[in-house]
Amino acid sequence: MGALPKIDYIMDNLTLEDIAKKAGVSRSTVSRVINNQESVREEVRQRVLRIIDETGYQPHFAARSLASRRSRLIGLVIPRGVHTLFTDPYFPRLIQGISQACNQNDYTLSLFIFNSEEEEKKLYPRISRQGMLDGLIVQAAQLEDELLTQLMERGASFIIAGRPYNLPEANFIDVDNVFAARTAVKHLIQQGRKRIGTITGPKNTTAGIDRYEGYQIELKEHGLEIDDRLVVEGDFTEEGGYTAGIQLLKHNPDAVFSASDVMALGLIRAANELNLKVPEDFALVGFDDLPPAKSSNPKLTTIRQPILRLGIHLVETLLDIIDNGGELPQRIMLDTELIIRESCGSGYR
Amino acid sequence: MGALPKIDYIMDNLTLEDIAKKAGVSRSTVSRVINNQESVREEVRQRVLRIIDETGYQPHFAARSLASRRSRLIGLVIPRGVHTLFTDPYFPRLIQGISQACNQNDYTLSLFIFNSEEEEKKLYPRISRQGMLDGLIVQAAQLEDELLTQLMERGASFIIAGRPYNLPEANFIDVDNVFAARTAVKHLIQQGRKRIGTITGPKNTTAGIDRYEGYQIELKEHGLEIDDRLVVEGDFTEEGGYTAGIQLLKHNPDAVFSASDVMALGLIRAANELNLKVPEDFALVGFDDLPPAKSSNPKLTTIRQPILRLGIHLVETLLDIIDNGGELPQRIMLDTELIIRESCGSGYR
DNA sequence: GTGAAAGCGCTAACAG
DNA sequence: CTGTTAGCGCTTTCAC
Repeated sequence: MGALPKIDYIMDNLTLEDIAKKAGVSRSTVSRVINNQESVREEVRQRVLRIIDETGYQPHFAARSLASRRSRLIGLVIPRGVHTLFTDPYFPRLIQGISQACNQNDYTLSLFIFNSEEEEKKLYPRISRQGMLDGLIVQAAQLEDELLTQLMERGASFIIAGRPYNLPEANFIDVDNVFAARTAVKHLIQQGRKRIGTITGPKNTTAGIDRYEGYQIELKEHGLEIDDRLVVEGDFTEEGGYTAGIQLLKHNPDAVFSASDVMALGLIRAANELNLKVPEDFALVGFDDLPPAKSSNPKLTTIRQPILRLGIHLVETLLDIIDNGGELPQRIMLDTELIIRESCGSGYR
Repeated sequence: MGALPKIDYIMDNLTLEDIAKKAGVSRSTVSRVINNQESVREEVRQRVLRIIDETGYQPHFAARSLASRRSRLIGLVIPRGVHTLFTDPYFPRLIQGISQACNQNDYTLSLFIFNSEEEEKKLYPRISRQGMLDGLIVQAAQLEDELLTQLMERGASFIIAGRPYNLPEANFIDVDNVFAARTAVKHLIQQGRKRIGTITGPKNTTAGIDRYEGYQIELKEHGLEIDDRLVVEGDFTEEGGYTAGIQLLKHNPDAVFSASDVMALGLIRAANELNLKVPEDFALVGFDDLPPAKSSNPKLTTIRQPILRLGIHLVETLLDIIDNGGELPQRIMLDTELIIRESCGSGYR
């Protein structure tokens, strides 16, 4: 009674040869059928397929990789310095997207998390090992990531999730953080807010830099000047948002743009302690629109990043790079969307 | 100036043969050196190692797997029905533990997320493919998981994260949920609470069942009777905790045991809306002790699960099963710890 | 459209 | 202690 394919377990460890014999054809023909090559008589193809189906034959992964020089395995690399891997809901979502796209394309995903410098050293040879991975997705981490430089030099097939710093020839996909931040800040300005502060991301990440830049540009655009006391650096954690919030709220902002929803939650906690109300005392716009955005009180107005799509896009672009060798660097920016809820004080849509 | 191993890029795609030639020995000898076999003269070993180091030679992954029948690849399988993969901080932490242990043991981790029934069908052959994975870690999901039965029948090397339902012969590691829940409830009783409610996990998971069972046992033990209106099923999400909380708080509990911290956060949000104070109006104990436990107001008293250790333990036990074929089933229970903070009203330790 | 044969790069007996 | 020799199971020319 299986929804899962039920197969004849007596016949296990089958090889191409076995299938060929059963079907009365040669190994090559079976191989052609498996690899969907045209040049096989339809009748033969059907016969072979039937036998494969009946026996539950699966080509041997290692043998196939060795002969074809393709593993259909890609790696997701999380460099050290990505400390929020275990607290930021961004990553599970990204992994989900990547995983889905891998499944779709018959690729398998391997995970390489560099928990320490030691592990990075140990793992680097592994990710660049012959015959193991067809390509890599590397999460952008801190500025001047040596890992990325090495991969470039090596001529590896890889793509970066997030804009890398100072690496014009590398492939990457990112959301347009500058534009997104501008949208957030513009919305606050449109609500009539004047003293707009920000909790930034870490200044040694491009996400932190770019969102801060968007904030600055938009304020200038509207002739508002930047009060440095209203700019506090966070680290993309709730705790960091709280700490930054305590700091920031001393200086009476009437609005805050938080570079992530999770930090916005920390800010709200800080506000509660200080008996400040959102959005009455200050309006708030976050960034991400992941589940936490809706479990705050008030619910967050925020910038929605298409993270799932980012994951899918990463895989598909990577596969393209693997297959067609990336001539010109792919530098792709995805759009974001302002989601209006309660925290900005402009009414629930 | 790289911290990463700098190697001679001119010499790429080296084979054993090349190294053998350079070292003036045979392929076998080089192979022996690589595989750390004793029977090589020390001088020769050094010479070979030097050349490997100079050239940056890496054995070809697929070739090695094919010949040795070992891939040093293990899979982490998240069955469908694990909907909280992207909201429950439990999973990132588990993955971190597993990943660390893999690195430690020179294994690589692959991720198989069954996002849908369709994907499960598609991926099942892949995880049971010849020559691909040496073993599997499967997250326990809903009761009567067909996937697990299939893997058992197949004689696959695998271990389950969490107690499976009704599968006496399977290997698994779990925390002792019954005992942990008893500890939580006992603590509430000791604070003098009498109307103790619970937000349970899903009743179709063993984690949900076992924690609920512990709750029941402990109440009975103390001669407190169970009021069904004070038992509400949650789904391990914040939103679910909120909904359950609204429901539960109608019936005036003076304490609540929440089967997860994230649900406890939802409960607190519900309480805030109803103008109830924790721990004044009701005391609260959660479960997990992951970052969210500290970012609530009040901070959560909770049961600490050793999730990182669980991950490491899973890998090490699996590797043992792979190497020594698991004769007798491994059924391992890990200890938990009560962490007292603010939400139970017994003072901050 | 199909088969024979030659590898892919490695491990693992088996000799010596 | 070391080299020779067979494969591991598949893909891929190259003939036919």
